[in-house]
Amino acid sequence: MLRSDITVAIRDAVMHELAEVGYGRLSIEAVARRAGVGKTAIYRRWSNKLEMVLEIVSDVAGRTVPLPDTGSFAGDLQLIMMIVSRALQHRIASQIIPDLMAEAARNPQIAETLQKALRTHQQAVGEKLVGQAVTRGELPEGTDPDLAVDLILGPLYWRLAVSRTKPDAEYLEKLMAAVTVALRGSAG
Amino acid sequence: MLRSDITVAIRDAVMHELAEVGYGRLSIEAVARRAGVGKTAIYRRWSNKLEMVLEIVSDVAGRTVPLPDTGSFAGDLQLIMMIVSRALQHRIASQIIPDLMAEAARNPQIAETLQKALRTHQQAVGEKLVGQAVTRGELPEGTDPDLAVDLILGPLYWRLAVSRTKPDAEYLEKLMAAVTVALRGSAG
DNA sequence: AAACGGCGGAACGCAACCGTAACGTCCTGG
DNA sequence: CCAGGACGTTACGGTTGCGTTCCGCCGTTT
Repeated sequence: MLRSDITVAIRDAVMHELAEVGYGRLSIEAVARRAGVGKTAIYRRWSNKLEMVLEIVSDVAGRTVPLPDTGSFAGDLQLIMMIVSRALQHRIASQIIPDLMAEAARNPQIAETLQKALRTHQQAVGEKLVGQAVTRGELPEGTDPDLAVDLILGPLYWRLAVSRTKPDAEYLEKLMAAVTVALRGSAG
Repeated sequence: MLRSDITVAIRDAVMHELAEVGYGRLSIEAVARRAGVGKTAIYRRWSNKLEMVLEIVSDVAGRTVPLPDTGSFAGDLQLIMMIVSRALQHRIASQIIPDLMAEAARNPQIAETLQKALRTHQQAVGEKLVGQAVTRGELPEGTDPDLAVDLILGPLYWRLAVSRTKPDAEYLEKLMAAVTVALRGSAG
């Protein structure tokens, strides 16, 4: 019944508004203004700000990134780092993600949604990545998948989302080498 | 002339308010209420919200953490990781830091202040840490201090501020080992 | 004793926002 | 051609916050 073009416009407006002012200052009015619709159109679809944002964000985040399976650990690693650094350099994502992370620290509902949207998936990626590599003999048995994920995502996230400096190709190579060596050598 | 006990009360209130609602929803009125002072007392000290927050935060952050100098790379590393994980587990800090990080993405003034407060200092730590280790022969020459910092802070920050799971002693040991191996083996 | 100045408190005009209720419009089916 | 329903838009009262101004209080300085 609800006109889908309007729903799309609202979803779009929420993402952009979220990026510009953050969750804390997100207002329904501003969303409506930007989407070119009335506030009622929004309230007919969601009952409040939190519900609206959570539904929209988890929908976007839920479009699962495919699990890595390039045939070699180095390839998988490179692929993951490419995808993550792409994602974290995306203008909108790079503002929304840290913002919601911060918000999650004080809103359990947001925290839970983000956990579902991000952590669950990343855990799966970590386990698959490490599992495959162990099977192939590229990593020692007993390698901790969680540690692997932290070692891969941590530095990237730190650099891209916190220091906000662009990593060049050389840096990425160094990081890849470091992570590889770290995982190969620390579990034995 | 300004009563210092009142200034302290305001500073304290700002930090707590910042942790509870974030920068986006921080209101002068709430700060005054919490501090038990009149708004006038605040406006007499700072001319607006941004200036107030920046001054207070950078003051707190500016209390420089001492540079590591325990005599061995392993010791320095452990010390740094202890300090950082302590800091990031602090109730107030763990909420304020991600919040301001996110805010910095859209407010250049905040970004600049945080850069000064955090990045400059961390760079110094990284250079000292790596420099000492290289001199001692614990790390190969040409080790990238920036990469080292990213490898150390990234995973810790990711785990503590993003995934929000407490790292146990075992995890920290693994991480230390991984970082050590990574830096030792990847620059050659 | 008198002047000074920071203090809390109250109120101001202004702006933004919330959530709702009344309104007008468009589409559909009879 | 019209009735009915679902829609988006407009208008509204109420709240919150900003930054400012004025007031009376009180401790300090001169």
